Amino acid sequence: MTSPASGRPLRADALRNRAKVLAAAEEVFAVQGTSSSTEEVARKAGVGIGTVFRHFPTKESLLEAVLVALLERLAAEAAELRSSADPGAAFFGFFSRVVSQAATKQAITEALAEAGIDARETTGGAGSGLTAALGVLLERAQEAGEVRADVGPGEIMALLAGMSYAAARAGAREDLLRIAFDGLRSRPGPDRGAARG
Amino acid sequence: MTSPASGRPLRADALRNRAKVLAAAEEVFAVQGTSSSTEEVARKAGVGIGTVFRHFPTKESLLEAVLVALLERLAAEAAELRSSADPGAAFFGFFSRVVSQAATKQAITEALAEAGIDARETTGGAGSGLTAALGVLLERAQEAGEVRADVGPGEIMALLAGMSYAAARAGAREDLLRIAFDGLRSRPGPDRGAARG
Amino acid sequence: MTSPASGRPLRADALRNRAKVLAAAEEVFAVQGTSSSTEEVARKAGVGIGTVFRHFPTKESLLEAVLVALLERLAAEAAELRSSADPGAAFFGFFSRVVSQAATKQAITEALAEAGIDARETTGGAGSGLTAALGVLLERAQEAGEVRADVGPGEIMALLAGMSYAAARAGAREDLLRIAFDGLRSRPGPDRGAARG
Amino acid sequence: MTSPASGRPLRADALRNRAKVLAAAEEVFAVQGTSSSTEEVARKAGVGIGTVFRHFPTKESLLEAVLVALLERLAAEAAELRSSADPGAAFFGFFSRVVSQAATKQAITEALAEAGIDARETTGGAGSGLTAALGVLLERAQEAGEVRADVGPGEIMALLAGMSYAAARAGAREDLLRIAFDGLRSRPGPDRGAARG
DNA sequence: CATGAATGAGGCTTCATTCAT
DNA sequence: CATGAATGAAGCCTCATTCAT
Repeated sequence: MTSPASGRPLRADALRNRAKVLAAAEEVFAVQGTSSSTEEVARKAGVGIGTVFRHFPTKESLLEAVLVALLERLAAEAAELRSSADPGAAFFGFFSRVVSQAATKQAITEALAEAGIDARETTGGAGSGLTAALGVLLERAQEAGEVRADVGPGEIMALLAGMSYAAARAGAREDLLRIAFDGLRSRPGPDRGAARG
Repeated sequence: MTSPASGRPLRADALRNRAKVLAAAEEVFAVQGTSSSTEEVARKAGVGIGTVFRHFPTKESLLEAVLVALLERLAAEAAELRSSADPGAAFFGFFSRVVSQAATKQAITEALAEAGIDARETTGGAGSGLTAALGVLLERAQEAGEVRADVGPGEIMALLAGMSYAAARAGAREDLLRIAFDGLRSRPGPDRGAARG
Repeated sequence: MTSPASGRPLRADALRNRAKVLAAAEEVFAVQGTSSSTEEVARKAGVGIGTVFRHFPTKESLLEAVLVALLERLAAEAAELRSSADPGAAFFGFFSRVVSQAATKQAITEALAEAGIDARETTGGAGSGLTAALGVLLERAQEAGEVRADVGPGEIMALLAGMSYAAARAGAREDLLRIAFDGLRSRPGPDRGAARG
Repeated sequence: MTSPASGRPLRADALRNRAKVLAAAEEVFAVQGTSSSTEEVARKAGVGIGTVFRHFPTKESLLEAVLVALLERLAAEAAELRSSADPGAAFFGFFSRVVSQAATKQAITEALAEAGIDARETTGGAGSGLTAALGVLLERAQEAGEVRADVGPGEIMALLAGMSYAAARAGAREDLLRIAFDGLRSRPGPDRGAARG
């Protein structure tokens, strides 16, 4: 998933450059926002601007690659917790960790939002990877009675994105998570018409 | 508060144009994001580019004016509910309405985030206006036992921003609000270590 | 000479406004250079921008009016010295005074340069007025043997512009005048090929 | 000194383009004044506007480069005459040549004025280079008795700027130089109070 | 007449993208 | 493949000038 779109395999040094660019882009976009220039990325990566465009023919494609990489990493983290002994801790712990990462890397929020919205062609694979892995954690937590039964992975993704956004803007706040987690645990009584517009 | 920075009052036509520009900016920024061009705004408003800059000498000032206007409107909405007979409905209803507006106007999310982060000089007045009005709704709902006692206006603002973001990206989702609202209502038992990183 | 181009006489208040604008322009252009905006002039004059353009339909025309006014003033000064008892002191004193004024008002330099170059339609009248008045001082100084006989008013105007420029840029410098004045007094011997290129 | 600010040497073609831009700027600024647009320069140079800004990131930096180049060229000319057999001819000849160049290139006048005013950081190096080289010519001419002893390089620079200005506006005039040169040669008698204001 | 709001051409600068070296 | 120079569209902003109030 970290290989280029074209079929041909890359030479070792090319692959190294690709990785350098991706890492630089991740950092630059995280720190200075996604409107940073590609030149900035190239500089940070220590390569020429041409190299950036050789590997990622478009700024958008570079941004997407960053998001995909982030999502893949998160998906991997989630997958590791799949068989944790404490499903509740696994689920909530993962959720917390993502949000606290998002506090410093705003790209994460975007990645989550993208992934949450659509299982489109673009981030599709990666996004659904995370959704699936998160789904497993969710399901196990639900079976253990730690999370209410009437929520699905899609809602969790959206909630994750929302909390990450709040954390990115207002700072990582445990208080927000407390509310969200209580909401996720609560066994709702009869519908009290919460969301009337 | 929607009048220009300079002391003198504007001529009727100038005021009309200012309003047109502001409305256009609100729409453009809502639909296409805050990085839309000022030319776009001028076109939408049906005025020359010079007129935009006469009223808002900087793109940033225009953006700020939009955010301030949004926040003021929300604050006014909240203020109207101040003495509602049903404090719980007032609070949750307001929350819902904001989020559903944010679903189409992403500028709202930004406004909330700005307002939530800082009560700085810039959006300061308006932001704190909303925070204050919302604080009243919150307090009354808490007194009525509809909202847990251990949250303050700051958390609500952050939560509002987060939910709005999610709604703006993933669509207005009642399911998310349900979770959040249950979290807000729940009387937390012993700390179950929810937010461990 | 300070009346508008059009034939009709102005109302008293209009005339007053014209004078205010002219004075403001003189000061603004002197201090901040001729690329200052007309708005700046209007502000300084305490009138609306429309008033500036009513009296001077073009920025260029305003600038020209400023230059003309300066030249007229200088011409008047020169004229007053016409019958001075000491022709040498009159001539050199006038020269010095102009240059020292130019040190703070760069518009003077421009005015002199314009006047020196051409007796065109534009500054023509005023420029030739100064040239003529200065010519009288020069002639009398030459008759008194204080200035060499082989220079004419045109040269003096050009020299004045050059010295004014130097003074405006490098500060009023008596040393430069000393050189120039010695050059003007000297009775040249046989041509020593001074200006070989 | 005509190389770019950054340390690295430029590729051959880049250097060629830089030179083209500089030459174009010199001509454009000479003919139409330093307020000509950078687009004009780009057009004249036959390159894209982006290329101009790649080499000179600011209009001001471009202007400065032009002035520095001019001053360097003049300094080099002066340096060549350092050991001329006829110090008087060397000094006055150089002076004449500069002024006659200024007649067509008004940028020279500005360069001289800048250099004369300040030996600041900006044009500093180049400006002082010319001042120094000119100082040598002056000293030798003074030792040969061709120039009065009571003037220094600073005065010469200012005089040069003033004469250049006059030449640029009123045309190259040998008559002005004659006066200035006679002033520079004259052995002043008792102070006749030349520069009284 | 005076005012100042409206206009839009034009200036400077940035940056994604292309292409010669 | 890597490099970085070249490109030009597009963005922000200024300002001389016009015109409705």
